[in-house]
Amino acid sequence: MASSPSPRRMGAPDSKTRARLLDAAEHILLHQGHAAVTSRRVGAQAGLKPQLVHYYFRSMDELLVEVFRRRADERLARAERALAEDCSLRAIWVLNADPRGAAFNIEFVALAKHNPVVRAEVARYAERHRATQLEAVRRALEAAGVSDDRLPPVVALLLMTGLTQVVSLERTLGVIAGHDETISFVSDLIDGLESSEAEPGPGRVG
Amino acid sequence: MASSPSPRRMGAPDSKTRARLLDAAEHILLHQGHAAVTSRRVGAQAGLKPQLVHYYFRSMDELLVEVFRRRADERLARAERALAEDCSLRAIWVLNADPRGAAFNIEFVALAKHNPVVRAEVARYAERHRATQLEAVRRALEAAGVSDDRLPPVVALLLMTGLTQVVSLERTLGVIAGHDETISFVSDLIDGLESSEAEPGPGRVG
DNA sequence: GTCTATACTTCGATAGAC
DNA sequence: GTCTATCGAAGTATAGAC
Repeated sequence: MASSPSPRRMGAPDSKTRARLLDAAEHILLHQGHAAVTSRRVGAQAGLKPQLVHYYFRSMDELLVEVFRRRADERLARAERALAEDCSLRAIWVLNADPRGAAFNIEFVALAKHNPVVRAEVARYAERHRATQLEAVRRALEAAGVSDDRLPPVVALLLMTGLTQVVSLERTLGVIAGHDETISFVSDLIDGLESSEAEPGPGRVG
Repeated sequence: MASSPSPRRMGAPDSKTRARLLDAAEHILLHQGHAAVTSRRVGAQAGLKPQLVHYYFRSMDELLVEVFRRRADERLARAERALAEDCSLRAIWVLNADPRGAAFNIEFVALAKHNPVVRAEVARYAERHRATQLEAVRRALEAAGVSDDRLPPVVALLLMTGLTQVVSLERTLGVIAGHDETISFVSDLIDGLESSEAEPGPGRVG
């Protein structure tokens, strides 16, 4: 069964060419913005004919969603792996401070605002990422002996996320005033919390 | 002297029509994103012929920069006025938590990443806005008796800015988990700092 | 799986009449 | 100050040969 709902032919999802097109689209997205991701430019970047874009993707929207999904899944998996073996505040902080993906996020959030398909995908990813990190923060604060009254996990996480995002965002504009001072202050704060408390921290601190 | 460096005619900067075009461009920017700001659509939105866009603006880039500048100057002036008469932490917090302009910022930051002219303008505005707020935070913390060692003004400001930005940003995606709790926590923290004026209370940040 | 060829739309921008 | 007319480039997408 499963008669074709789409009248057009489509390339296999595991195709080598398809991956090249995704790479090319991602490259253009990061270097020229999402508005520059056109079939012609993607084709040129990949060294292929632009028509192949339409052979592997139903539309440009679908191409963009696939670009997002591929990298987002990868990053989510990496975060889950990292936090599974070390869910200290420092590990979470390092994960958030990782600048890779900041440019990526800006493009896709801007795109998501006006594109329902992309928005659904970005929201889904954001929620899973948040849940993963929140559980790690909760355990890290518990281990450090910080009660929920003093600092609820979700507050700590949103402050961390907000800070690292605004810093990344301003860096792309060339605005860096106060960044280093703030980053080291928070970093020291985290070290202070985790070095002084009950749990025998196996990892290095300081 | 001053022979025309541009071969083309240009409309007056104080023209009523020019203002209508700026309004139309801003409307499209907010509702459909910066990629949708084309001369044809702006003309249609304003109820005018698209060619008028080129009569009043040298290029679409110039139109976008003018859209930004107009609103940014307005917001900057409002912030300076508000903080001149009340530079309490609460006033700064309210100013940051104002959701108006969040969508505006996302579009222009995304645009600035790949457009040098827009980037220069956005960076200039961001730096002035930062300086204005930083001075207010410095005085507010001093008045509240919080020493620079405990909480440097720039750290407080970046944390506040980051938090409000990430909350606004996630709201546009429909992700709101933990927002209310975090907002009230920080809000209470601010109230606590400013009600116990100049007495180093037990409320330690972090 | 990749190609040529093409239909159709929209884009920024300009020239010149009124 | 606004109009008609128009150019060339670039956009998405499809059909059909190889």
